[in-house]
Amino acid sequence: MPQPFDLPPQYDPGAVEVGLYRTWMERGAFTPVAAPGREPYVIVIPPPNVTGVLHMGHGLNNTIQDVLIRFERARGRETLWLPGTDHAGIATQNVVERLIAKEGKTRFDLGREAFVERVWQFVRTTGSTILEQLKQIGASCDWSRTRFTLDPAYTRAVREVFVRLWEEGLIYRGHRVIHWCPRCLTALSDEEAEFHETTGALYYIRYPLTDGSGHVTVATTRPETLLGDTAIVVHPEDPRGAPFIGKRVRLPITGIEIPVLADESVEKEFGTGFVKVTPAHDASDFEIGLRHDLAMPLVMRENGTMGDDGGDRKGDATPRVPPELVGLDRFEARKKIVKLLDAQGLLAKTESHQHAVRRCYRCDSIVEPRLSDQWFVKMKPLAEPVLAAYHRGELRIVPERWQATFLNWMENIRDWNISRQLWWGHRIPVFTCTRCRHQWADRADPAACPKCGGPVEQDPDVLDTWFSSWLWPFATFGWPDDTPDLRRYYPGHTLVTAPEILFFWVARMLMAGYHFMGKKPFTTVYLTGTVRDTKHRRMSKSLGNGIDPLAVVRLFGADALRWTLIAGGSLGADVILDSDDLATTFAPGRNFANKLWNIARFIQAQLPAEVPRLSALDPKALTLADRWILSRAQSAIAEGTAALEQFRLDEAAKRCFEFVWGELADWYVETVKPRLAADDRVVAQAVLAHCWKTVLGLLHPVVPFITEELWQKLPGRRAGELLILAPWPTPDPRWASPEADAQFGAVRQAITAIRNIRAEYRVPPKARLAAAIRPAGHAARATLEAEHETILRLAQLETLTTDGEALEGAHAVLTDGSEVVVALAGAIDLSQECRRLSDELQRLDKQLDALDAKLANESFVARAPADVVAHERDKQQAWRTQRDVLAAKLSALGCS
RNA sequence: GGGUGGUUAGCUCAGCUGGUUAGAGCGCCGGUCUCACAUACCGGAGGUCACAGGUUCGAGUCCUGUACCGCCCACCA
Repeated sequence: MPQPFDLPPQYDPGAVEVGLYRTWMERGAFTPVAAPGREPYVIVIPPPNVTGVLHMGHGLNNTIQDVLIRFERARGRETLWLPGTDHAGIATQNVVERLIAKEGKTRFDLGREAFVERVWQFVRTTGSTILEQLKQIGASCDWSRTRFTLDPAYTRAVREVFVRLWEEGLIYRGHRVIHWCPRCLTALSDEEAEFHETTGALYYIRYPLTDGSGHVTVATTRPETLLGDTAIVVHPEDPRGAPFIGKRVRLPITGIEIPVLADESVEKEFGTGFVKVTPAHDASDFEIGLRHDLAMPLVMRENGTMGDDGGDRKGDATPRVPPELVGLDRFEARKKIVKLLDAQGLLAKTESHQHAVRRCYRCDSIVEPRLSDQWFVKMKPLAEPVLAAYHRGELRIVPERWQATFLNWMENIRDWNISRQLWWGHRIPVFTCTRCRHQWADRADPAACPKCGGPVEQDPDVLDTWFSSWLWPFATFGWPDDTPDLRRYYPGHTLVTAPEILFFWVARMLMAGYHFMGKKPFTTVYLTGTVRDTKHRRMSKSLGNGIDPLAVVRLFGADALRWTLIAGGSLGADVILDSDDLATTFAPGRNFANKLWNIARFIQAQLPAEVPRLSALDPKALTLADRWILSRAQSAIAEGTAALEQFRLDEAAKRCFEFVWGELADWYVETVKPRLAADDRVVAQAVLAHCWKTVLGLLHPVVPFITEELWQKLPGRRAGELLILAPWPTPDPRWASPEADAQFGAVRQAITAIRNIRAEYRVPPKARLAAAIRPAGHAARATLEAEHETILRLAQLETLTTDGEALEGAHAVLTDGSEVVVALAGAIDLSQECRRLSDELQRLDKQLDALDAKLANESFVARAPADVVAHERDKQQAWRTQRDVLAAKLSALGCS
């Protein structure tokens, strides 16, 4: 007897999510539990910036990780998803600098110590925000192991790594042109200075020859740097250059004399063939400067204003920046210089110019190349073991297309500038004796020089943030100590991250893993797509096109968010979301959750307190529909599991979706309703309960909240049982039944055909009709008769005969040749009926013609695999039968 | 400049090693508040799979080229 529904008809995620998450936490469901024979499965989170707030990129990336973790947890692995945050040197320092700017102060007003303390205060109060937000989307991280890259233990690891590299000779002081951010006042690595296509101007400037015989013209995008020019170069084989090589020209504005030299690096095709050389403010000019032993004067200060600022002057201390330009911002100076040049007739022309400009990845300022001294890591020795391992097949990157990009970067790896002129971060542990100039790296802060006992100074700079995050897979487990966690959870398994940090982070983690641990940090790198808006623009704060994942959680629930992200995009593909229409964008997830909720309401009402078990049933008691849905469940488990194993999360989600909605709800539940009210309802109950538990288990990784909630509401559930800890559904080959699939498929087809006729003839939904089916054979007859009741009810029939009764009405022919007639004596318009049937016949004929031609083709029959040919012949047979029956029907009706 | 991905229904996308009548969600059209669900149910329309060649018995699927869009890398100032 059906129970009254004790659930409302609409799912309210807000009412259950927080409580469920708390329950999982309290039960320690996220903490790995060792057991005999249990293999660990480890994911380390890409640590978000400690000042960060959750955006859709995090949402996507962390949902994927959570799906994988929950899947492997259910499969019995000892799963650990390790969370934490990154101190994010530049980003965090910027945030706090902006904060104190509101008080009218700069970090220099506070001083180093006070400023760092201020950042700590900020981090301590707001640093857990993003982790709390991850909880809201259901991330099942082991929060007891949360790490921060500035934790004392982690700091020890960073320092240990620096000192080891120093001892191995892999760290050196480089004197060269690096990328400098005049706003952040720090050096940047190559990766941190991002290219942006920009339309700028190409200025053609005349440099007068000192002998008065004319001038040479150079093209430049940065006229202000001419103050620091120390040569003009031209390609040695460029005929235009020959008359000038060896001569001298006068710098416009300052009148300083510089030589015209030959250098093979010049691209003859570009500009005028003559290139101005500013060795202190351009990386390639620096190389030229080295080759020709040129002076390298700095004519810009660290903050981007003009001014003599040292550099390598080769003993010539002549000021190069005229007084009227000193202190001027570089872009103001550019304008002024262009104006001056123009006034002096030295500006030949200006062209619009498309080129790539490097910008600071944190503040977007245009980066200024600048001669400077920085600490570098020699990367080649670190990259080689990774490349070797890659070629041994030890690493897997999905999607595979990223492998080429990865290899290209690794094979052409460049040394890594790791020093940053910041205050927030790991202080570089290099010490210098102010007396004897001895310099060394130290694991502890020394009180005095070990050589002469003199006073020591520590390098003022801090390390690049990535110099700490590249140790994440092992520093989080207590390295360099030999801890139980390190032994158990290193190496990890899957690393899920965005492709834009493939070089910043992933490649470097691999290098650190092999170098310091002797083995890879993870087995598979899963690179996610990018979340974009409908114009395919990356979602970003500055564009204002972002969607707040937490707003989605509030509006539609965490499961709706997760569903849309997982089912909406395939492996590594970009996910396009419409920020202007959240309701439509997240409707699939919300609707699906609601559907699950309502299926549960129904099932719950049908089940007794003691749920009958499938295994206790006599298999002979199963009906066709039972065998069919159990077969479909088996296939859903097998295919869903296989898809997850291959990281095809979307496929797994969609397959389960199809099973629960398209098969279980739309057909099985509808079929089984009368049986649930009958005396022998126990079989239907057992099948229903079995399928439902399967569904909840399969879907839990993607939509954990609602599945857990419904699982706990299932009758017969013991207190404290959690779906999150329940075993993954296992396929049972006994239930696989192609026969049941085909037979129930015929039943569905018959019902659909009748419904179709009803709709076409506008039969009122409540009208109960008579119908007759002339089955194509004995087997078909047996099947249709077995599900007689089902067809009757789902097609809204009064009577259904299968004994060849002749009815007047609308016709259909099923693919097996079975004939369906729906009695519509008065309502039938013969011409309409003829048209319907002949349209159908025409369609069939066309297909059959193509198939006939194919099978008449000797090379097809000779060359195609036998099973393909056999299959096509079967198809031909079936279509012919269907066609013949249809044609006979048409002529019987007297259609022309 | 070098790589690399995309172009399939109005929209967002599946379609894995070439072989059923190319699919889904949303949207659209028609009909239903049928006792789990109108965030639902039933029925339906809609695609010469960017274009041009080629390989093959057979191509949305493989190859070449073209066009457009995108991403990564790169010292043409």
